Amino acid sequence: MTAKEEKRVEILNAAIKVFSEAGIEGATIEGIAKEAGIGKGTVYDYFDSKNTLFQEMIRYSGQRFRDDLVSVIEQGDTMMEKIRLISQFYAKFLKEHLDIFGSIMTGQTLSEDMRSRMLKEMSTTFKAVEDMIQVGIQTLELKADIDIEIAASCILGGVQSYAMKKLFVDGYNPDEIDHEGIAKVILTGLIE
Amino acid sequence: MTAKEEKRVEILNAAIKVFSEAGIEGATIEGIAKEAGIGKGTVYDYFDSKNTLFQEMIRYSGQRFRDDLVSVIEQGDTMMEKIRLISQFYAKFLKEHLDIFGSIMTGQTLSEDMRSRMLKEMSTTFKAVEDMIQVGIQTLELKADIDIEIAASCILGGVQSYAMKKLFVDGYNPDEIDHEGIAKVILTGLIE
Amino acid sequence: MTAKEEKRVEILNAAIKVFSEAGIEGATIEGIAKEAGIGKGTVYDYFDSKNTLFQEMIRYSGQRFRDDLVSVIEQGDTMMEKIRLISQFYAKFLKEHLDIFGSIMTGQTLSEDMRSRMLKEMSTTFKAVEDMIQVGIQTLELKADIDIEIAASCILGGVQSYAMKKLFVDGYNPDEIDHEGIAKVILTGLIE
Amino acid sequence: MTAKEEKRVEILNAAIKVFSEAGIEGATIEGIAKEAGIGKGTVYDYFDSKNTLFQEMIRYSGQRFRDDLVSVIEQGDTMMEKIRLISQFYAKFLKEHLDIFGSIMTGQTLSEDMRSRMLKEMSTTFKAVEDMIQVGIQTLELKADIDIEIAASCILGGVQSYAMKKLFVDGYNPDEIDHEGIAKVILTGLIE
DNA sequence: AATGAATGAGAGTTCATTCAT
DNA sequence: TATGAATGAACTCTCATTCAT
Repeated sequence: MTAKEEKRVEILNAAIKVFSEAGIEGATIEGIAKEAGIGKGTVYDYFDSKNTLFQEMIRYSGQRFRDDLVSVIEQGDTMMEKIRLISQFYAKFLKEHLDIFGSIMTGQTLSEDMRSRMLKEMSTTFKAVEDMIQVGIQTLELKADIDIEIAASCILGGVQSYAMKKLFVDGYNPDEIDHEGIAKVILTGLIE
Repeated sequence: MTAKEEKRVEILNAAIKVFSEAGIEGATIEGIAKEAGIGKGTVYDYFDSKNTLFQEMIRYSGQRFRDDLVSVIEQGDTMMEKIRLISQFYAKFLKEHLDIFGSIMTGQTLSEDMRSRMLKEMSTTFKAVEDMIQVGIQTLELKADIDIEIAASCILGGVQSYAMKKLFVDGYNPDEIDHEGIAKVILTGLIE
Repeated sequence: MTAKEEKRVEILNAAIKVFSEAGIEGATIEGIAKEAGIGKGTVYDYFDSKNTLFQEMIRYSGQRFRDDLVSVIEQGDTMMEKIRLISQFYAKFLKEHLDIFGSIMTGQTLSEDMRSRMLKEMSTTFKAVEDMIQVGIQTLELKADIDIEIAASCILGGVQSYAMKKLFVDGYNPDEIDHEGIAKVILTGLIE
Repeated sequence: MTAKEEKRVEILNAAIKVFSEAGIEGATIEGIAKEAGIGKGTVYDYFDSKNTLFQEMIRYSGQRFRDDLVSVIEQGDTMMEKIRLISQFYAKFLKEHLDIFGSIMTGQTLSEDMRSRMLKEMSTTFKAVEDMIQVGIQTLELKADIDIEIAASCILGGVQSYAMKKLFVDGYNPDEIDHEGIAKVILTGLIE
């Protein structure tokens, strides 16, 4: 990685921190620059505008999220374990990057253009879970006739929703959450 | 309802519309006032500040969402039907109020104070689904040993995640979504 | 004139003063606002942008210049007197509004759009002098076969050039200039 | 000319081009450096500041203008021809360097200091035409009792004003202008 | 000698908020 | 009570200038 690329990444990491803490509108270029330990104008040598920086930050952040998610999925042997690990991963990520995550998931943004970029980001994450499910069907771990999109929604939506409830409403820490429990219910359903 | 309360509600409805369309930062007091057909200064006779208005709007909006959700749940006879109706309701609401919903769900906001208010709002919605589950357990429709919070997360998270995928990534309309399919998977799980 | 129009004119007059003293780029909105005795934001209630304000100021200024020029021309009985009065008027105006005048005359500006607006302004001033010449031809004061545009150029160019030389290079006051002399030469030419 | 002087001139020529095209405020040091094919910092090895560069450019430009004007005047045999050539030269120069010319003629600038420098520049150009007139008087081509300054003003002001009208208001090309016509009127005047 | 990455003062602009009417 | 003209703090962004390489 060149020096220029390194500084770019430094700014992106500063942007993740500041956008996460202050929200989209609360974040200022000056604040991001200070966090990165550079001057205000320097940010503009690397990114055209605040909007551009936000977009690139979302892309970068989404990519890291997705890559980590894929690694996490690979670490599990059974579906049960995989979903438990996804829950764990989500909870940890949410705790650290609530706003960014919210942005990615909901398309909460300034412009129509940015919204579509973020939804594209979101859909590639979705894809990683769909791949996992496909494998589960091939190994006969999962029902053969299941709709893959619906299954992915249940997994991602379930773990996310549970993690948010425990973390932000009940004030739990990520490791106090019953990841095994949510995984089990997703797999076995609510009825006998 | 007094004349004063009526105008208050008019402003809140205008705020829902403008915040939904323009986002939190894009919305202006002037725009909300115009939408409500009143002068800019009048908004300040009813709400202390933009932040206050946003908070009250979230509270009001969340209350309406919750009330409607409860009605919807009551309309279903079986669990299957109830969850299908929830999915239908979510999709319609999401389509109309993406930004507001995003705000409620993720706490995407300006200040820590507003975040906690919105999460409280969210948790009361959660409660409505938990009540539904409790009834399901008592009528033996659902597993007796199920964790109520986990079950509620699966339902809300599952339908939300699926609706968002189909609506905003695939560009479906609310009534083109397979509400029956998502309900069935949530109830029966992913494995045999 | 309504109160709103009055304030608009106050801002325009402040703009003439500040743009004249500081030049186009030296002038600041804050400076103009201070000169007009109002807040910075108020300027934007009357003009969309600095560019718009500059354009409107040029139009307003040009109009006043032209109207005054027409009055001045009417005050003279003979061509000789008319041109002498034009010279007088030019010198006085130049002394007070060098930059504005320069802007109008040369199209010195930021954008192509503004340049064309100013040239249009300039050409209407030209028209006033052409009308004067037409009358002179009809009254047989001037040569019948003279090109009107060329004649107008000689008058306006001659008095302007002479006034600038005496005022800004030699440091004369407007009333120390030989207005009679320049008028006579323009009328009788350089050769016998 | 040393290598250092050569590069200085290269920068000045780049400055003429960029200032002419972009205007005083639109021009950037970076743009001038790029035009000269050098780095931004190098400009500062040859000129102290943007203001200094602008001043030096005006001086250099004025000098070239004056030198060319003198050559042009020398090419004409009669007064008539000389003025016709001046008109031709002016029109061509105006077409190519409107902004620079505007700056020189009107003193449109940033500071009082720069204004006086430019007016001094302008006055030396004036001098070249005055010399021409003096010669005309000695050769009896021109009236003996004519005021030299006034005569120079009529020539320079007349051709400039006419050229600007035809070029920028009517959209003519330099060679479509009636240079002969303007010269004749300047020489013979408006009356019989 | 030449560079361009880095800087930060300062500009235009927006808009939540106030207050005289 | 209702208004919108007026305000100015705070923002994004530009670019002349510096200086380590």
